[in-house]
Amino acid sequence: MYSVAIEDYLKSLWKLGPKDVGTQELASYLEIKPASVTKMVLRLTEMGLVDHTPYKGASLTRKGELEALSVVRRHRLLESFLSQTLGLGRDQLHAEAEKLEHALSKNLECAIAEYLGNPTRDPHGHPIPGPNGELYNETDLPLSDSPINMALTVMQVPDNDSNILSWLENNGIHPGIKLKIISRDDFDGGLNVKIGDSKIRISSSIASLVKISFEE
Amino acid sequence: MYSVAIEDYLKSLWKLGPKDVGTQELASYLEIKPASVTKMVLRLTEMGLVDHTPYKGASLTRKGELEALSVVRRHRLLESFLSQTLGLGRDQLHAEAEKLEHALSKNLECAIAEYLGNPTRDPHGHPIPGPNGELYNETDLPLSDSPINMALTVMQVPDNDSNILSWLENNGIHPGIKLKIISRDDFDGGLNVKIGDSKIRISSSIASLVKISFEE
DNA sequence: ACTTTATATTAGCCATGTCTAAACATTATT
DNA sequence: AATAATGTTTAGACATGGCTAATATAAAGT
Repeated sequence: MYSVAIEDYLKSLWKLGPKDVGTQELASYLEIKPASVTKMVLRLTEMGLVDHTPYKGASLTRKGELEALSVVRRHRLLESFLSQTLGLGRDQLHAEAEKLEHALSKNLECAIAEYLGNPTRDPHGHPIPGPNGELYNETDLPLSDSPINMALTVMQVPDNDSNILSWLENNGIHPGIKLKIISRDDFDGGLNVKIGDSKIRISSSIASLVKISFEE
Repeated sequence: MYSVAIEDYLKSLWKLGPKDVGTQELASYLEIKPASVTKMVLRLTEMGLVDHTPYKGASLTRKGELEALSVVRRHRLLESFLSQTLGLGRDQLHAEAEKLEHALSKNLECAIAEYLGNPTRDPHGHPIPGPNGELYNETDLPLSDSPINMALTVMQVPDNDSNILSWLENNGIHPGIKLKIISRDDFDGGLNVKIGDSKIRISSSIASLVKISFEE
């Protein structure tokens, strides 16, 4: 069993990867100081969880990746479970799962997965890794890069920023919803989007966090 | 927010209290060495959570008691929630709740309490403290001390020993069940008990962990 | 009262995981 | 190519929460 701190490092490296992640980038993501990161990265390297090239960056070994995927699985199963049972809003799920994920036994993980019918997506549409780290649903594309005037289905919204999530929710954007890009502002990449009968504008920074597919 | 270690100390003192708890007793309950306990008890005293008389023992202050009750509330709500949603066996609940209780936010605690209809007992029949530390259901009596030949209702079974729990479960003893003491062995305090149509023998050590009421 | 025994405490060590300040590499600028 | 700016690492401090070994106290037996 790895510590909470270690699980957080691995999960962060997974989210920021698979490229080499710099000390500063990791530090600001984890909200700790770079010097602390360097120290921990050395320990993780020692443990065979991370490959580290001094002054260049760190990335997960296969062993570290599997551990990260296990944390992500627990996180996303918990989000699904809390959403389904308690009906928590999509904007509250992340913070709760963030704490519980480190305290979830294998047993409970299995029981929850079974209860939910072994889902492959969480309430934000993010893929839930399988019990052995398998990943599916990797083909969704950022809304920001999608073609104009095609029927698109929203597949994923971000999970970690409850402000953005509330905004999206208030504008009717969540997994499963259908929309169409009317036009793209050449200057700033903002999108004019049609959802049902209403038209809204989505900034490019938000559009890059929403993922869609062409199917269905 | 108190650390996991501190929450465990407070909860243990609550369970072993309200008497002054000796260093050794607390140490063996927490499965750590007495010297470590002394050190931590000093810190807890410093924080105003515990009263400590050197060479005598430690007990919770009101502040410490409220914090302990909060941990116990989270624990028992979690047991209830996991039992209700996932149908976990009574013998698995304790270990899972033991880990999750430290990661449960106030928000989630409220959501779970609401979901469950603000229960006052967990699946073992133990009272669930209210959100401000209120305790009810304090009138149940140990089966070991109960009178012979009266209709008794089992109200509480222990939560922390899955062997005992399985044994009780296999013999049909759980909260809500009705039984009658046929006779008490004067020598070792063992009980001959009638449950429905069957008769079983319950050792005095186990009988002291089962609580009953005369009602209903 | 004195000594043994059981229990508590102190002193000091260690790992974990954070921090600040200082030294060191790398990259970009002139 | 030399220097400035940026990013990284090292060195050393600190809090937390364990440990062992040595010491102190209280309780019990003689």
